[in-house]
Amino acid sequence: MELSERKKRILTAVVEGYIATAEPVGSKALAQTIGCSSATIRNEMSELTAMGYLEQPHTSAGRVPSPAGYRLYVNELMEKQKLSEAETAAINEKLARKDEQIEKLMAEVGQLTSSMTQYPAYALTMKPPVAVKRFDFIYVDANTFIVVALLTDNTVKNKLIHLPFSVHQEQITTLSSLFNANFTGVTDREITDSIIRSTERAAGDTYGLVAVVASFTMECLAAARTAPLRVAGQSRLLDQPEFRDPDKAHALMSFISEGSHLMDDLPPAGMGTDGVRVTIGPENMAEELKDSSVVMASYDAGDGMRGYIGVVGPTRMDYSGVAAKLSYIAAGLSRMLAGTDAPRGLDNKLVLKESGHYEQEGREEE
Amino acid sequence: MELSERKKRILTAVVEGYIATAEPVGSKALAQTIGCSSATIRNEMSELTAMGYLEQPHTSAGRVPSPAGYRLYVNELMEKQKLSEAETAAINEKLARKDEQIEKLMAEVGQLTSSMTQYPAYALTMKPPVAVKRFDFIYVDANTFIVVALLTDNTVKNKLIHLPFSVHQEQITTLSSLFNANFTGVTDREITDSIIRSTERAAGDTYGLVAVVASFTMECLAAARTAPLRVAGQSRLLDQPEFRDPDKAHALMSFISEGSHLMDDLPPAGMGTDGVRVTIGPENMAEELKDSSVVMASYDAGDGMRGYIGVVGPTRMDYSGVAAKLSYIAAGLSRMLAGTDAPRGLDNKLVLKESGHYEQEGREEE
DNA sequence: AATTAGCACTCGGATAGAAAGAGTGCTAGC
DNA sequence: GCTAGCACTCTTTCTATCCGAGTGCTAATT
Repeated sequence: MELSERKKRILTAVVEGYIATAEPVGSKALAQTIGCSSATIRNEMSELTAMGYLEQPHTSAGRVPSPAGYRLYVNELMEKQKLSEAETAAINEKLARKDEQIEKLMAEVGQLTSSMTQYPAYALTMKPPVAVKRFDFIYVDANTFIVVALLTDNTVKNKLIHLPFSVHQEQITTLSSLFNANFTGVTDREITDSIIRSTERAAGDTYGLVAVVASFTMECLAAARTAPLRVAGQSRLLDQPEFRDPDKAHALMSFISEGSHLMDDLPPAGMGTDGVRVTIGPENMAEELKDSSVVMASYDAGDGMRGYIGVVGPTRMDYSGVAAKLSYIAAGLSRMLAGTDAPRGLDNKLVLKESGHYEQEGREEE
Repeated sequence: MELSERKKRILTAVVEGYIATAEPVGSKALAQTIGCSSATIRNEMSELTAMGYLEQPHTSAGRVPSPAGYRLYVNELMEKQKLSEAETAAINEKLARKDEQIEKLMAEVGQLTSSMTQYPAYALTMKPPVAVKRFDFIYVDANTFIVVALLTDNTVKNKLIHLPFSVHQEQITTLSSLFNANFTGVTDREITDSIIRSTERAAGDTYGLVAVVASFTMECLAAARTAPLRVAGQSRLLDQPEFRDPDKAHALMSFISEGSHLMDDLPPAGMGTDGVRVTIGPENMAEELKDSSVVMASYDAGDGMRGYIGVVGPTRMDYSGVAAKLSYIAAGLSRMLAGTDAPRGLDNKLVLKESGHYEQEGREEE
């Protein structure tokens, strides 16, 4: 059922009022804003309550949005908020350094997101399965060599291997060609014991050298797949009135820093390729998040990787502002990381301001 | 001035009572424990108060230890606590996996420390300046090569370099010998512009290749020196009654997660080579820590590196238990990391239990 | 001289009751 | 269909009071 225009305005006002003050919103306060008397508002509000969009903490308090109310607000009512000059400038400046390691970059993106939104933030990158493109073995001395593996995602892993016995340069070279023949182009799941054993036979390896290098390889591949999750600004949770109760805060904070659980909720629910997804209170799978909301945005991290940034906060969250900021940061990251080389700087600033949309309108606008 | 035996017992009882209950300790409660009447205790307590070892939150509350009282307790009165079988077993099990990357190991040590002590914990490793031992350049294709640098601390760093122009295998080889000649054995501070420029001339490099690799080198060396600091279990702070006030908790938590500041306090104040250091309330330099205490232990991380683990908590902290646990974990780490190869497992368990000392009695007991 | 018992005093924390205030729902009139 | 008015509900806040734990002091006891 479609709501009347006035109901929409009232619902919007309640949501935004509650977001701003964290106090239930009464009819009197809205009378001027809406432009009719408080009694009318009361009638409308009681209908909205019956429809399930508003709730009353107790008989004589103002109204508070229900999860359904937030959902409606997010889906239809919310103003697509624009960022101020100052905000876009701050984000651009922070993102301006392309040459960081991806690890460090993620840590900084988490902090940036958290400081822009004033909520705890997380950032992670999901990588597709990778394989080794090529191996190189560097002979250091009779007891030492280095394995260097170039992965399909163009990262390089290495390991210094120290042996309790000596090897010749030639043995290393043999090993190198065997590994390049047998262990390239396969994902970690495809490395079986039988491959390892046959390689061992081919190398005439009696010392378990092959096994050591093979396990290093598998480690690399596994590590490259698992996303390192960064969490920043957890303690900002304590700024929110709903987490003045240390027990609540504690529960959510330790859930957040666990990290791994957060990820469980992420991939399944779809979101537009570059959109923003909002999960409100009970919509969250995890029990610990039933009273909280999660806003997340995804970005293209290049090389087929997809990255996610998000924030966690009370259901009474500034969805509009947060969504705008996340979207902008995500867009910036996409530009930065997906542009194969020589990124065009962060001139998507203009694009975003024109579209003024928290859902980035695809990247063909470049 | 030396305190009478009974005063010591009273002070000890007050400190331990307050640690246990977080409530001021009154004279009546101590009467049985000490074995004389409450009036006597009151007399003694008022003297201890005059001496500055105890404080009264208000006229008619029990006594609470002052920082000086804690200090005396830590220095002289504290029972050197032994760990239970279960605790040593838990620690040993966690530490049993030597083959982790040092990065991950540190993260886990932080979590272990935090979960054993129930306070937020941090872990870091201080490295001495390092240099590059040798460079290897791996030619991948006309536009790509990999630089591999073996550092003096036996870690290996690498970087994939993608060029907007093509190079020949031979150019890479030349580059390799130049770098091995000019950039090995020097710390990051010793790499000057003039060295870079002379290398550039020698290489006939017009594309800034040398500069790219040189800056990579400096990054590696700098990164190897700066200690990555890990913080774990921040939210446990909220378990402590003194941090029920979210504002206080927030202030301290964000200070802790900043991390960098924590380090400032560390190295100067000496501690026994393998000892435990306790810094109580106002003894801390940082303003944010004036109401908190820090207990830290250091360990030998091998290769001349020194590591630190520590916990942060209220001044009312279980110093004895925390010190014992930190010391045990630190000793375990020393064994594990400093033993050049084939660590002896964690059989120092026995040593520690025999000495029963929170300060590890040197390592010559091995 | 040290210890103990007794007692008056102090101060914070808990409890209960009253008052205030905000907001609702309903009814009647415009 | 909107608004004004009013009685009612329920929370929050304030205040006054009480209670008790603990102190400091004095006098008696060992």
